[in-house]
Amino acid sequence: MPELPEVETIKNELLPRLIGRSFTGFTTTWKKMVNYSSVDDFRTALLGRTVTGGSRRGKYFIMNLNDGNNLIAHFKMSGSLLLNPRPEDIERFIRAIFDLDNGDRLYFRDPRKMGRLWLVDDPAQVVGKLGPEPLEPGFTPEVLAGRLKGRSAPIKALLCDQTVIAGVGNMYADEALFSARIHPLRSGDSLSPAEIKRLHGAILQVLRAGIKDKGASEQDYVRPNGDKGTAHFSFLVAHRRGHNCPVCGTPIQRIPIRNRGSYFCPKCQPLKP
DNA sequence: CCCGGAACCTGAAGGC
DNA sequence: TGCCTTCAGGTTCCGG
Repeated sequence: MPELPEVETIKNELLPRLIGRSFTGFTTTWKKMVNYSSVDDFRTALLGRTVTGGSRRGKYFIMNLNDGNNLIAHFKMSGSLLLNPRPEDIERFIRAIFDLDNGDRLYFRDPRKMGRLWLVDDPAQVVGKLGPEPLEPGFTPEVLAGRLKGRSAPIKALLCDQTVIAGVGNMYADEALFSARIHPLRSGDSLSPAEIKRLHGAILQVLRAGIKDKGASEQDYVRPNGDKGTAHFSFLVAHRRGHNCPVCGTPIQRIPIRNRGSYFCPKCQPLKP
């Protein structure tokens, strides 16, 4: 489930291999993944263009092209980009293939068919509504407080809302809330300044740890070379069904919030202080 | 605008 | 063995 650390890893490991390359072919077996007038138009607009740079915004991977356009990918739950993959990694679920001018091939693998591609002149057409980047210097506890002010929704839902803060998803939201000792059902505007400061620090800590470990391969996510990330081995509550809290030993609880599994420790993260 | 729930997707895993 | 249910969840859409 690629969230900020996973997409950051994909960007870091792929861009050096893509910059200076131009596209010589594009095929897809799942037309709905191409957000464009048609697959043929998309291919025509892409072929011959050279990658000049790129970046990550939230969970989106942006590749700049030499004609001023931008190729943007979103991996949703199960997507990954594989460069010159091992044959056993592409036996199933390949939804698109990019051919590059040096003979390299980039495969978009996506079992659940939810990943998407865009080709736009202004990235804001795709990422324009995203909230602040949590790892940039401008993201302070005060900024977080401002984003939560007046919001009655559960803090867990707000952390996963990309217009509130960009890049945090279900796994890292659970980890950050555990680290900050905040119950996921607490309403956003009920958090004290001290709790918001703890939460701010926890978000930075869990995202940085995730990047250091090249992302979490709890499920389908793999790095562009096919290797798995290791961040999930450090998770304290996320997905840890049947485990006990590493701090107090209380069984980890799971409740659905917005139809997403939320894992937390009911003792360390009390609903009522 | 805000909130919550459904829909899109399909494979893995567990129960019976 | 095989059928059924649950779980995985990022984003968009829709009704209240």
